[in-house]
Amino acid sequence: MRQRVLETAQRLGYRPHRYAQILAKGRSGIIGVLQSSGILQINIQRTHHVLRLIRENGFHPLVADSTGYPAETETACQSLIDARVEGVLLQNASIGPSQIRQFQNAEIPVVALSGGELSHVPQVRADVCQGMLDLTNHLLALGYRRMRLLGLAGADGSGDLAWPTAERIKGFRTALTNAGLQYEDTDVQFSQRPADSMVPYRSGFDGMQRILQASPLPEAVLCSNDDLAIGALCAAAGAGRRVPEDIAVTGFDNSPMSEFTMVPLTTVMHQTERMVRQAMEMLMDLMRGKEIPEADRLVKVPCQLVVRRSCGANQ
Amino acid sequence: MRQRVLETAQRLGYRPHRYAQILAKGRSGIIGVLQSSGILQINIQRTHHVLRLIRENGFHPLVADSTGYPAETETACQSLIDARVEGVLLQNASIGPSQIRQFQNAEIPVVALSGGELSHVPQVRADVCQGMLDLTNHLLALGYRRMRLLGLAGADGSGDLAWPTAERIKGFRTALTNAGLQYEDTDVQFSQRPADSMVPYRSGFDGMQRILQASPLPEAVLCSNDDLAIGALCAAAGAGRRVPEDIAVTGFDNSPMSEFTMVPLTTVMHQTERMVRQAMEMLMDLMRGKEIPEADRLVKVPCQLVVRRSCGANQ
DNA sequence: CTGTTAGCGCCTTCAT
DNA sequence: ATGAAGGCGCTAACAG
Repeated sequence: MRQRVLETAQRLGYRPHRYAQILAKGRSGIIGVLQSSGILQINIQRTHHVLRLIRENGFHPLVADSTGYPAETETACQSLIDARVEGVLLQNASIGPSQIRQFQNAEIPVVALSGGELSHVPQVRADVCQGMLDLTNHLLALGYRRMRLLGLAGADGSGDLAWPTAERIKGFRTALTNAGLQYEDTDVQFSQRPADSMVPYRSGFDGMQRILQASPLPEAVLCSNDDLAIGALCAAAGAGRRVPEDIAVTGFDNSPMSEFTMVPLTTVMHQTERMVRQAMEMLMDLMRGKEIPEADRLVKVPCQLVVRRSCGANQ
Repeated sequence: MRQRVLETAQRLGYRPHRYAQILAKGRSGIIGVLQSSGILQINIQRTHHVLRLIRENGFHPLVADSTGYPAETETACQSLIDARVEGVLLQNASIGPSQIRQFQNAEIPVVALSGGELSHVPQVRADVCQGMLDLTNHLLALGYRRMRLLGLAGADGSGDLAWPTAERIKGFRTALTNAGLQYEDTDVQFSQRPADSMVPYRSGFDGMQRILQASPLPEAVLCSNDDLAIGALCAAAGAGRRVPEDIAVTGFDNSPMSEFTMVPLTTVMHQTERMVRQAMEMLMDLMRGKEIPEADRLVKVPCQLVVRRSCGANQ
């Protein structure tokens, strides 16, 4: 009997009504992904992995993306809550305290992957501080001394930095200090956040143009990400400076493009898959009601140096 | 009374249960987006516009992405059907006849935006044939004669080309013919589709390397998209050839990166927003039960030439 | 204008 | 094993 019903259902191409199931069961089987929209390759790759892993865990992904404007973030979070997601993964996105509270009230666990600083939200991020430290040490070993870090200014222009930039600065300066070098505030050049998140290169271009006006010229410019570095390379070329002969340039993220830039970029690789996997595990644990001990709420996954030509090694 | 209820609901932060609404109303208010995953900037931008427009029309977007493998495409379509979407926008994705039938059976209208050839599905695409023709004419006017088109081979290696490539070849050859030039089959160099959709540059790199072995060297290489062109620029640099002095290179798509490449790329711009808007209108019409007259089922939106330095003009 | 009721399609529980 | 019933939260149709 049961057999016959199932066969007939099969034959008629019957598919259960997911929303009726959700209504009856009280759970949606959906995991939300809140993503900051943009074109940074590393983010696209990470989201790709996130979606795959969500499916592998037997859930349906639902992505909401926000450009980072508070109103839009609010809408995106609300849409996830309305969609009855059972958990949320912040992919390089940050949310405010009010949104965090909303998720808490709805008893929806949240885990952050990369992205800015977030209190009360377990987070997995690349150890960019260590990555930048390794990179700086590498440049020091190559003999560079006068270095400049090129990073993005804070979102609101208020001067407070996004975590990722702050961590990079920390790694950079620690390496300089360890080497017995002095650093000044001016060793960091801030570039304005791109007006259009689809064109991040312009920021690197502008920032590099300003750096190139300095005299003496820095010997090496460390960019906060590969996309900035691409803009920086372009600015250097426009100013008639050769990389790395006249000035070394490095990136960060090891995005697919970084191998095919004007000069192949020396950069720092994230262990993307490992990070995503770890974040998913945390989220699944939370969804099963497990508590995450305080000590494990911030996981830092090491980065690895990728040496190519733009730093002047490997010529 | 009604007032008081609404106020209280507001105060308690009540939100209606979307799935119960869907169940009761019989319509989901969701529009599905089937997208071929990948990192091509033009696609990311287009999807961005698509999502925005879906929301502006009062619907919720749901994206399903597929790497193009038949099994995955099948799953993606099924998930859209299960999600009770009221319409589907194919964004640079193609589906087989069996999937088309599934959508028809479920009475879900489908409109394609860009992407490959699709029978029985209304489509909006950039007029890449005209774009390539304009580009080729531009190069002819600059004096180039020995030109080579670098495109991607068909997905299955069976030799049949994806529409976009075929259209580019058509425009290219038409321009040559109009100029009274002969062309041979060897004027087109096919490069293998990237194994990893996240690294499209390699294909351009490999293809260009093969082109650079020819003697005499072509005077200009027209790449099927900007990402191929980036790989091609890299290969040219690696072989010690200057662009555009030794060999001109052009792209296609006017992706954000194209302005910041080794040499700013001469390329062809799509009218993305207009295309997306038109596709959405078609879909909304279909969802309202309107028929699309045969003549309007394939909309070609003109492309515009963007001249930068890689073609040897604007030096 | 307010109040009531019968589903929407499924799952769960309980009874046979 | 199979069958029957109640309810998930909402909407639409209808009654007062």
